[in-house]
Amino acid sequence: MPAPLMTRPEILGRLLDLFRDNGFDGASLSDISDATGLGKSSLYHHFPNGKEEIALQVLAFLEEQLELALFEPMRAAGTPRKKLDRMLDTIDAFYEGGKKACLLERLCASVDARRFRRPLGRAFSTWIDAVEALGVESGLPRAVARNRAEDVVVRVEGALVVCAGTGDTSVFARTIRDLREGVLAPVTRK
Amino acid sequence: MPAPLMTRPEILGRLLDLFRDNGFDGASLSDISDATGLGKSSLYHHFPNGKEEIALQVLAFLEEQLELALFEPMRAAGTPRKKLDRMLDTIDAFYEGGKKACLLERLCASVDARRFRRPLGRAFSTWIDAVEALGVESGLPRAVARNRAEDVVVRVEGALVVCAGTGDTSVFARTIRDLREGVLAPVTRK
DNA sequence: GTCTATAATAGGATAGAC
DNA sequence: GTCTATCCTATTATAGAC
Repeated sequence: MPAPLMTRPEILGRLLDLFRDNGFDGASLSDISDATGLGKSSLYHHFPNGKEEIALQVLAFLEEQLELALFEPMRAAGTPRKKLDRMLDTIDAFYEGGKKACLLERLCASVDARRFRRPLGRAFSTWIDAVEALGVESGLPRAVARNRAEDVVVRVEGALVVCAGTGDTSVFARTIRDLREGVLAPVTRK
Repeated sequence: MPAPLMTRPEILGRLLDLFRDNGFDGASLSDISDATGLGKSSLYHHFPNGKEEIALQVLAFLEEQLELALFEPMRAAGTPRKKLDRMLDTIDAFYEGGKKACLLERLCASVDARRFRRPLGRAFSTWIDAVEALGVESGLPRAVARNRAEDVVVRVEGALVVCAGTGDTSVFARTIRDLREGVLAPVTRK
């Protein structure tokens, strides 16, 4: 019995799912225990500072995953266009077409959001910066690329909220489609 | 002492603020009691079904307020352009330039979101429909007006999330500015 | 590294007096 | 219509055995 029942990534992955389903305030230690198969004491062994530390480590885990699955590929070789497509595919899959919520948003909406502010701000900024770089790489003026990058994150997060509220994921699908066309489009006279 | 200490709109207004600061899961009955000055028993006098009913009535109150402050003016006389401007001014003020959260989003992100699904879906739909009507009134094809209307709500909600996460309200300000220019713009070849 | 047991507190909700 | 007092449960967290 002493051997770990789950690897650390497995544990954090399950907790990531739990927190984005239930939010921080809505996920109790019992839920966390159930999701991981670990008793409460085991949880305090892994996360001595309790629930807050659990959320912080899940957030750090998400940052790692985003780096690997999203940001690193965006800095690798390939046309900006292909890399944008790949990013949007990954996002679409990660949120299951709008059915799954975003951990960042859920933690922003928690009572103790201030405690998560630093990693939350960092995650949003890194994401925006990565998209901005893509725009610059594809020849857009930096200011335009910046605004469009902010727009990508804004619209993904907003679409998830609206889909959660209406129960209709078509808004998310269309948002992803629009971003595919719009983010790297050449600047035109309006 | 028997006389009501606060009018019903005052009570609901305070609770609206409380819930959008703390979310549903994050606002305890004690918080609710403090925010209204009503003891728990008084709360159960006004809202026999407890916390869930409180949130539902706050949501209904918000729907009323939105109808009065947002949707009705949009159906009244005036150019679509002026009415869009007015709507965005109202939204900007309501969210205090991105500093305040959206009750709809906070309730979407609660554990019992399913219980609020109907009013939440209705609120989002009414909002989108009102903006769509504005687009149609200004001569846009219905499909375009529909997509742009969805975009308005998506981008407002998304900007609030990103601002909450980064602590930087400039994204909200720019989003409002972009919407002012973009929502009713004539369709151009892309 | 995991467990059982338990503490201490906060949560939602109710009874009954005034 | 509001209050004080109370109930029960769930919650976070800890102690100590294995």
